[in-house]
Amino acid sequence: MRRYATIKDIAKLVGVSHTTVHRALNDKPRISQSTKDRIISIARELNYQPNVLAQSLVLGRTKTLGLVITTIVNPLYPELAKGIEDAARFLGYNIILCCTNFDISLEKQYIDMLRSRGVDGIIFTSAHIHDPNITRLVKDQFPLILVNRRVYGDPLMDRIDYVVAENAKGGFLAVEHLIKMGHKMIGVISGPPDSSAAVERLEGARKAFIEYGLNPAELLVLEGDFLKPSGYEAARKFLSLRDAPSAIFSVNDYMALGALEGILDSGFRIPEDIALVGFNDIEFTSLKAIELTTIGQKKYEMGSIAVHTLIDKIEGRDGDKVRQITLEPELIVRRSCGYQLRGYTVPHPEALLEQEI
Amino acid sequence: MRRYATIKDIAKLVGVSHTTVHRALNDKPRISQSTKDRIISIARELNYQPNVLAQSLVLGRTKTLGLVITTIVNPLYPELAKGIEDAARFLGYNIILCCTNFDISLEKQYIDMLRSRGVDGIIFTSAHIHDPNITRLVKDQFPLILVNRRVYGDPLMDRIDYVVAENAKGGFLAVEHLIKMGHKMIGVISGPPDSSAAVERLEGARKAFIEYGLNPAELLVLEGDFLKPSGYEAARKFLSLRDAPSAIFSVNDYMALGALEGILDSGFRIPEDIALVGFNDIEFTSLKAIELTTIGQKKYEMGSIAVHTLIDKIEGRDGDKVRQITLEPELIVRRSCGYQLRGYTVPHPEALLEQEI
DNA sequence: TCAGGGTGAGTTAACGTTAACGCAAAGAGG
DNA sequence: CCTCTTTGCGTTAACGTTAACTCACCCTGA
Repeated sequence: MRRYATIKDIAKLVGVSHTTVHRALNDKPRISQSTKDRIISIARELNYQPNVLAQSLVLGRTKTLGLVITTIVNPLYPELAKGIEDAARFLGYNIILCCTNFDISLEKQYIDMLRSRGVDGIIFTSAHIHDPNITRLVKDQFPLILVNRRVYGDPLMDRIDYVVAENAKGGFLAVEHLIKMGHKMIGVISGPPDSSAAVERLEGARKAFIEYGLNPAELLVLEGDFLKPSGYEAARKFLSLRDAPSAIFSVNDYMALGALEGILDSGFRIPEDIALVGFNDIEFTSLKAIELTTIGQKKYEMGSIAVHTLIDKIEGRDGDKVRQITLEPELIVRRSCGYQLRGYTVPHPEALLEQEI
Repeated sequence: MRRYATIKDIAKLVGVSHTTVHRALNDKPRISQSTKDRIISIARELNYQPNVLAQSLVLGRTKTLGLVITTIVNPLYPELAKGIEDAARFLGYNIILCCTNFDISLEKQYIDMLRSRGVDGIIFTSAHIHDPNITRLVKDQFPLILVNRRVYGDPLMDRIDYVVAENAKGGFLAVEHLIKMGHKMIGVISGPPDSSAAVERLEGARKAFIEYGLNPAELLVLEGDFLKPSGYEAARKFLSLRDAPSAIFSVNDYMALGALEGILDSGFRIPEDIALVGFNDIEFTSLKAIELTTIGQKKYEMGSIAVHTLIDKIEGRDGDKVRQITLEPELIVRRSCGYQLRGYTVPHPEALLEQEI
């Protein structure tokens, strides 16, 4: 493989020192216009591209970010990743993709690898509520930002940047909506208890139960793992109960789509027999064939904000200011909750359906 | 940010030269066991991680691959990316994610960036049929592999590795299936004419038309861009024709889901009024609410094979052997084609639905 | 006893870039 | 005319690693 020309190659050709070439190509002072022109034209001829590795080594920065996610097959992450990738490119950064498959030891391996590769910062969408890996990084003052996740109980937790939706409110909105439509038996498909998103959404659901005078002990909860099959299993379990719920809230859409499958396989109709609400508003939930009522969050924006915030920190803007950003979730009413069966009128449906990115 | 300890730090602490540290940490000969033990224990204490940048600079390899895709929001790509990421991790490589948004000049920018970052090879899922960027790389003997795409008419085309499904056969199977169920007016939503996948699938569709004695001039074709909205638009256009087709074949599932939407919005039912067939078997097409008949290809495997093939080449196995791998597509019959309405029996439905990864 | 080889190191250069420093020549200012 | 500054370079070291080379010492065997 033919390698790129280096500044030394150019220097030899032009008959100057490599420093002079460096000055010419980087608009540094202390070089005459004529030498500069000669160098630039030769460089162009040779299709010179700076060796970013060497630059990184000497400058101590790589203009690269790590993106740590659980699994790219959950459609939430491509949508987030798009916001992240676009913003990173805009700011001149690259992304190294790391999928942990929910394995915290793999997460650690990835972190070690990213650090030894000298990435300037890491974006985590996979953080656990208690995450020793994150704690370690924060202690080392390594630039990072959490997306769609928070960390609790860590003595350093108020020093950790994050961008999240107000998950508790989202959970509240989802279950409030179901209660308002007359449901009293509601099943919640929750997520892994080490995920703040899962915990907070469930908490919001509980809060709605209490606020509307229902007994939170009667809120049925089955734990899923954020993946589709677990939604399927949970739905089937709910529907095999003697006192089966009449509505199901899944704390993410991916499981909700599994639940949808499970409900149909159990011989029930949506929404006539069972109402279903999800969370995330992933793209396919809006399909006419699906029409899943869900909680929307601004995913593209979350990704974009995360990158901008992280890079501000990396490049020393904002100083030590901690940035903990919470975005508003919104209820997106579609067919699966059965609002149309109950004479429920959607307030400003257009406004609700519209989602800027 | 506290930086990692280097071999020189360790050398100073132990009182040896940095070369000795290198020998200790890399199992090189010419070092005594006792020195080795001392060094290793100190290294562990300091949580030593080698600086991969420095290694890459001197070794001339980065153990990093570029992954160039059009847009991660097309669900085909996360499924491919999973196969790629898993295989890369297994082989000790990392992935830099690049989304070109179908922009060939952005593709070029990404390539330049990847090369100046010293990636060892690039995986393209975004190659155009005539792609000067690819030609350039091949001329430079830069390791690359195309996935789900081929390049034509390039004098170097038989030197370019690729992994694809036999797209023409897939297109043939899709349309043959529709013809067998009695459809004579078939609309095809094709893709960008600079994508080999789109061209070959359309070609396969034409071949089926001819082989079954239909007039290929009567095959209705509308060009989409592989994205959902274009599928929607195409379907609506088809259905507004005086001689509207009774079946639609979309050359990818993402557009097919748009078409599904368009068909329903036009007031038609699937499959009673319109049969629909897609291509790719992306995860959500199997949902009970969708049940899209489609052409399956082994996406995870494609990604995995691509990585193994590319790395074989990078690491000098296989020598100069060109690897052009074609996988079998398969017809996956589901509800949307209306087979159940026509008394069509699916041969070995279990075998068809099962897909190993 | 001494050549030959193995052992356990250290020294040095290299990868390609950036940057601190040095230095001669030209120009400016009194 | 002499000093002082500016201009236009070159030299050198550094980033952290790998690897080629060197070298002293000890052991072996004839």
